[in-house]
Amino acid sequence: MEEKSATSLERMLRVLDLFDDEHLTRTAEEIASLLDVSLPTGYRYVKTLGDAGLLQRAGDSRYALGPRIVVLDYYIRRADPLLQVAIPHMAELVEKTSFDCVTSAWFGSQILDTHREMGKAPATLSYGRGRPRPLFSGGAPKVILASFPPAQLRKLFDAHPADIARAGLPTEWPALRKYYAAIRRAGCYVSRGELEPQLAAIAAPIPKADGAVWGALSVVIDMPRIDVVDVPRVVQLVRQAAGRIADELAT
Amino acid sequence: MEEKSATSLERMLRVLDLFDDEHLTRTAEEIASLLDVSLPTGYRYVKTLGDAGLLQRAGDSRYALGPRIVVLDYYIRRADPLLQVAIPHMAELVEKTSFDCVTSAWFGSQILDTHREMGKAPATLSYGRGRPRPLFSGGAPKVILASFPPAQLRKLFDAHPADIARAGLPTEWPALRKYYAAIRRAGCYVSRGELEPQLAAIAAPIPKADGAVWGALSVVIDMPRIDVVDVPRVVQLVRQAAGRIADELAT
DNA sequence: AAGTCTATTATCAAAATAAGAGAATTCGTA
DNA sequence: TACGAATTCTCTTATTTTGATAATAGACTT
Repeated sequence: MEEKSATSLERMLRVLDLFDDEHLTRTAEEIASLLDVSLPTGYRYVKTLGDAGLLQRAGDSRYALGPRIVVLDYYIRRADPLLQVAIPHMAELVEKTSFDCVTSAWFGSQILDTHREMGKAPATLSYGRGRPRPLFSGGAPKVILASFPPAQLRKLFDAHPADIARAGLPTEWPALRKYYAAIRRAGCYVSRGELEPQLAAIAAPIPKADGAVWGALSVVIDMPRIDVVDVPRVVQLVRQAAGRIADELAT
Repeated sequence: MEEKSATSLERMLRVLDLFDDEHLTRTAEEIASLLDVSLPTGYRYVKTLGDAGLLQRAGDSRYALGPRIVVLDYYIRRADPLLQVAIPHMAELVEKTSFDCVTSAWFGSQILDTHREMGKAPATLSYGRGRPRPLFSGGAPKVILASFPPAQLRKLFDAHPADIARAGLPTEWPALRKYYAAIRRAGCYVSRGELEPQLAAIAAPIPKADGAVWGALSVVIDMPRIDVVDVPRVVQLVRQAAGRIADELAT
């Protein structure tokens, strides 16, 4: 049941796992001890990753994620066809609704927000591109998973039983399948307080020709305000925008 | 004069260097051949980096930069104190001037834009966070380098003679030093068509208490329009915003 | 449905080198 | 100037990585 002995390449890359919201910087000593390698090896990793720009010194004797990551993300954005066409439409949608607008997409085994076009509210860095998101709650993940062929959905069902239960979804496969099928048929999903109690979201898929999706387009609404919002109208706007993005991507 | 034999750790990380604007995806074969390793090793690298999320499959038999990078950049943004406080001020500056507003900062050995707050013009992904920038031309790099202590500037002078000459800067050390000293004294820099012929920029430093800077704040103006802009007035606005950001960072 | 071609992974022995222990050095600073 | 902490160096051994080759797995043809 032990993690099997990793290659040194894997072990070195695991250094990157040690950084997150709560651990913006780390010392070489921490790294060595957390990876269970000797101190000189910890320094070797830090140096190698630093030379590659993936890490940088951050005062004291601490190390932080490095500038290379910022540049690489720039290339990823430029390579992303969805972003290329979606952003103007998102700006338009923000204009019309005044709500924040978000694109999300599926990456291998997770869903990430890829862009957030802000409405009037003051920008907060707690949201935005790259924010990790749960797979089973919230509007965007639901319309994305709803687009999966049954086999792919089944894999997720088998792999994440606990998360599915925690999200309050059906724990039996046939029921879960029906649940997502309904979302697919509806062509949109309205979530109220799922991800965070004070937020609602209206999400629609951005479909590809072959039945798969590019991702999801959603608007985020403060819970208090949703009672005074014409939800069907906003649903329509989101679906229209998603449709226009899809059309443009198809050409 | 050859690059000396690298460790395998370094060699593997060099895979990431193979991706840029012109090379959004690569095949395992390309990677192996460019790094001068055997094909199985190429696949090994791709697999290891893929497992770490740094690479992902991109159809066919091609590989692209992976989602992990997006998430890591999210953590970097959250860890960046300059961004935390600057963004609202940037939005305000955009409001007042209608021009795009950019923050840039120094990272180890390069200058990167860290945020771009867009004015009315349609968003283009050719600009924005993470865009690599030349060290010696443009407003932001100049006010940042102008803040360096002589010793640090001297190092750059010695390391990049060709770039300095190409940028049309003084090729003698005393003259170069004076050039930057003047910018430092002025407290801002107006560049016209330096980086791209059709763009001008007005940049001001965001100073720290100790004489160093957090980075630069600049607005970007279309060359045609700069003739009808009240430049001293915009300079004042940029400097004021930079000052407010600095004050807030100091608390 | 069998067959061909390409992409990818497995096998395995030889060669390369990563890692640990401890010493040496540099660095920040008292 | 000196002290302590941080970081790099030295060197040897054991471990790994690597390349050559073979084996598999798909995708596509006919």
